[in-house]
Amino acid sequence: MATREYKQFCGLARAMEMVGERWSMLIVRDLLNGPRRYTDLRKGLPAIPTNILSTRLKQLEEAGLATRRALPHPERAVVYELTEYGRDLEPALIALGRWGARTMTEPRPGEAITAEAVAMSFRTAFRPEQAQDTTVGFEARMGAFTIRLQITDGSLAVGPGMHPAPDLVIERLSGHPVRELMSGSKTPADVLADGSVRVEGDPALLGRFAEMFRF
Amino acid sequence: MATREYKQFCGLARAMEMVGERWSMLIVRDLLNGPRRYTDLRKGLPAIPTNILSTRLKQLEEAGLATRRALPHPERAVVYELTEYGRDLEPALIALGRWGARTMTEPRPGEAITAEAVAMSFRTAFRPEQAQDTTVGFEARMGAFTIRLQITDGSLAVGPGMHPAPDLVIERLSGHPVRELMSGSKTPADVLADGSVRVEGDPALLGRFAEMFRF
DNA sequence: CCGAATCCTGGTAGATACTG
DNA sequence: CAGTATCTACCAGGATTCGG
Repeated sequence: MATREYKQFCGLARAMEMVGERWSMLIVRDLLNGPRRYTDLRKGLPAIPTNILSTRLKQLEEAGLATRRALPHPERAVVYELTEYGRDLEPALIALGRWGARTMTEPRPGEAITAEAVAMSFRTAFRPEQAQDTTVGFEARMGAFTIRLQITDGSLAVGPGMHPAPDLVIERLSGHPVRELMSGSKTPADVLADGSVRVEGDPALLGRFAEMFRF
Repeated sequence: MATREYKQFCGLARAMEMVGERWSMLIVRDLLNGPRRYTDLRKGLPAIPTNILSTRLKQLEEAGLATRRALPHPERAVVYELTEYGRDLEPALIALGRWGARTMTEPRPGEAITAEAVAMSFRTAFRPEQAQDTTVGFEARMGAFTIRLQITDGSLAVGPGMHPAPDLVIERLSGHPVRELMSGSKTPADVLADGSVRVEGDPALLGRFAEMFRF
């Protein structure tokens, strides 16, 4: 395949040769949430041309970042899954995402908000030092989709979908309460008072949420 | 300029729109070492086409990552310099570089080793937790170029060029002793014994060096 | 010499249609 | 569902040229 090379002996150059092409890192981002099928990936990346998606998946497989696996019989589907090497990109993607989030106030016209992008934003906003020794589960219901957040002994697991046994359910009623909490533009008391959010569980946990997820 | 967009409300997508094009991150990497002129950048990126370099510099300027500045009179030169926003990319570049360095054993045929790439590799290999409260200066002479490393109270400053008052000078005589020290394939005693390195200063500091810089 | 702009070519991405 | 195929448009690579 001989992807274009930078002709430099440099770790950054090597990284960019492997995942520097358009869309590659976003595909890895989506796969960080677990194995995904081709059509799941298409859904999470509404603007990607299908030929580019298949090309990138082949390249990721070839580079050892992902594997392609056919599910056993009744499912009759193909799933793509990150290897450990691919998962090791997570810190770099978080660092990039955190940097990019600084100029991100409102969605631009035509921009999609995908579950995977939101999951990523929870990852980038997570403050491990605020979550020391904490174990708590959240379920964030944000209109079209729901995200599950589990913090176990201070380490975070995120994914799209419902939480099996949340300590707190955070349900968006109007506006963007979760984004406002995370950016610090509103306090937990604000969003509870103005009716933009409804919680199930101990409302005090919303304060812990705001401490642990902050840009 | 409307660089191609990913149409997703996601920090990572925003980051890739700003610095995801070919060569952009490597230019930022080189500018991390301080203001550089157009020709300095060309030297540090031997394979970059000149039109791409000027296009990228304009884009970086437009995106607010870098500034273009004409030096006052006698110099009659233009320098490019990162803004604070641009410098904030450093952690992300380090994370990417660290990931990319894992598959980097030997230079591939035709690959250049530039001073900026080596400076970057010291940044990625640096272990702040090993350098707590340490203040020490190194000068690494690696054949064609020399790198200055200053650790002050545990924080690292790197750059090409000589160190004004090094506590230890590490001079390469043969092979790749510094790379071997950092990868752990040789110990300080090894490289001192096999004659691949010569030091000026307290040889015990080579042990500290190997502790603080390790992949 | 420095700092580009220009031109041409070829490769990669985008859009959409189509298929096992 | 999971991709190919095809066509177009754009971007990168390489060489040359140009103005200060």
